[in-house]
Amino acid sequence: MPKARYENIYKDLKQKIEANVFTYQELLPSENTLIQTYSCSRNTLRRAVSRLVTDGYVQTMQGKGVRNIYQPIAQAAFTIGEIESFRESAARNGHHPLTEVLLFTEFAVSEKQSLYTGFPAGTDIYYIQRLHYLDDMPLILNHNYFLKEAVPGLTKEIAENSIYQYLENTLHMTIVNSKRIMTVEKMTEIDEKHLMMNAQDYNCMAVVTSHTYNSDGVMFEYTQSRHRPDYFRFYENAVRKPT
Amino acid sequence: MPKARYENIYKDLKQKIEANVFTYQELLPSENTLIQTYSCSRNTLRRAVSRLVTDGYVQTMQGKGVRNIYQPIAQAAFTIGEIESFRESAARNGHHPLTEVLLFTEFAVSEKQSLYTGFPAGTDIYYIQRLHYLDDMPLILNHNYFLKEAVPGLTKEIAENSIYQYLENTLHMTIVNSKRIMTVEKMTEIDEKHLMMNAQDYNCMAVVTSHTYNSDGVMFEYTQSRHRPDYFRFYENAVRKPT
DNA sequence: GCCGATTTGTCCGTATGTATC
DNA sequence: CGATACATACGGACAAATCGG
Repeated sequence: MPKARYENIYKDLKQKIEANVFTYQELLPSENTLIQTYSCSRNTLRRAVSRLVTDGYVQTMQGKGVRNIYQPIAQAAFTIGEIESFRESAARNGHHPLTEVLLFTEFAVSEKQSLYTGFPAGTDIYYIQRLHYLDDMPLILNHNYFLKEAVPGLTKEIAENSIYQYLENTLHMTIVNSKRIMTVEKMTEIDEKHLMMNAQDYNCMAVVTSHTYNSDGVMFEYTQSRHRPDYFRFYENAVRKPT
Repeated sequence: MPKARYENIYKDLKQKIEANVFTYQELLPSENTLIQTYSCSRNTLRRAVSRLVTDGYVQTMQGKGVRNIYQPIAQAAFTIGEIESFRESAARNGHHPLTEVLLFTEFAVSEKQSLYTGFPAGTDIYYIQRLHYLDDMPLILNHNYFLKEAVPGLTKEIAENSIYQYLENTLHMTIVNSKRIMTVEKMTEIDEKHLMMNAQDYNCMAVVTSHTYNSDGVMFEYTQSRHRPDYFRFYENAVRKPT
């Protein structure tokens, strides 16, 4: 539940746009009108609108107004730019999620592992392999490395449900940001086995590796997500910034 | 040249962070200090800092301060979240770009094409196939569809250089935002031929399809970029937003 | 082409809330 | 508890772009 006023205004406008209260390409009411509607200050309203811009819902044009450019097609995918757990994105798209824990271990990071995980060699971590199903189809094979110190008490049972829910609700950790790199990699035998694909077909995977930070500034998670290529679909809205 | 003060402050701080004026995990000077440094208002400074947050350069923590979390490794790739031409990103990463125009035609959009391009059937467009080389290696095969009405006077010569430069500098068009979807697709014979890869190796491509809008709100470009998988690398910083 | 009204963009100063130490 | 630091919000001022008369 967001307490900030601009969050509520943002959500209200967003919901109105999604509900086609404004038609595609139509101008929204002017700032002054909306200020009266929500009886808030100009700054607060502008802040809400700027979120809609980064979401790709509207375009602002100086001297003209704010245009609705929302088209529902594109939104129905993994949305990047925000951090969302597997369960959250499944729920958002109306799918049935299931998570199978293939491996749950803990060990100390080796020299070699420290290079790609970013954890210093010797630090204790949980290493978890999980297979994510969507509507009973295995789609994503996840390799999670969690800093043990920052994520105490993690169990296989928690991993079967939502680790993020545990972090946020039980440990009261605040996840702040995540740096991700998307690549395409060769499929391994492990991928093949779990995702039930044969190499005659696709021989690659969409791979998303991420380093995630909490509000204490510690990088507590390194994850490699290996996605079945034919179901992989990432959406983003990019904004041209001044040079 | 950005005229806005917050742009300059943002750039100055960004440059300082990149130059390691602040060490990793170190706190930046407080807002009040920075306000005095730049002799600006609180709002202006906060706006600059918030750009650094979305760039993944810093983390803000209420009650504590602003922490530097910049690590240069990740930044040296295609950066998503912003719109950048091929030449711009090549220059940013210190590479030598070259563009070969394989095909330059114009025609009216068919019913079938209108489904994926988003242009209404019957509209006149330029269809261009271009091969982008980086340091003499063919990496990206681009299929561009430009709305003829919005991009008059496009020639093969312009396409060999920078179309975006033509749009912005000659036509004075303002590119605003771009909705993109990233997928992994099977490699075609055309891909194979131009990117000089054999199917025994990778049989997939990283594909980025984009719909790009200008400041008049018209979707003037549909592009499918087919990237050689072993050189494809997209970077992003995602921020956890309140639910 | 000019002028004034409208609309968004930038900036400032101030007040209050909330988290950290 | 008080001091410090970031978060939210308000109101006002001027600039820049657009549009209609």
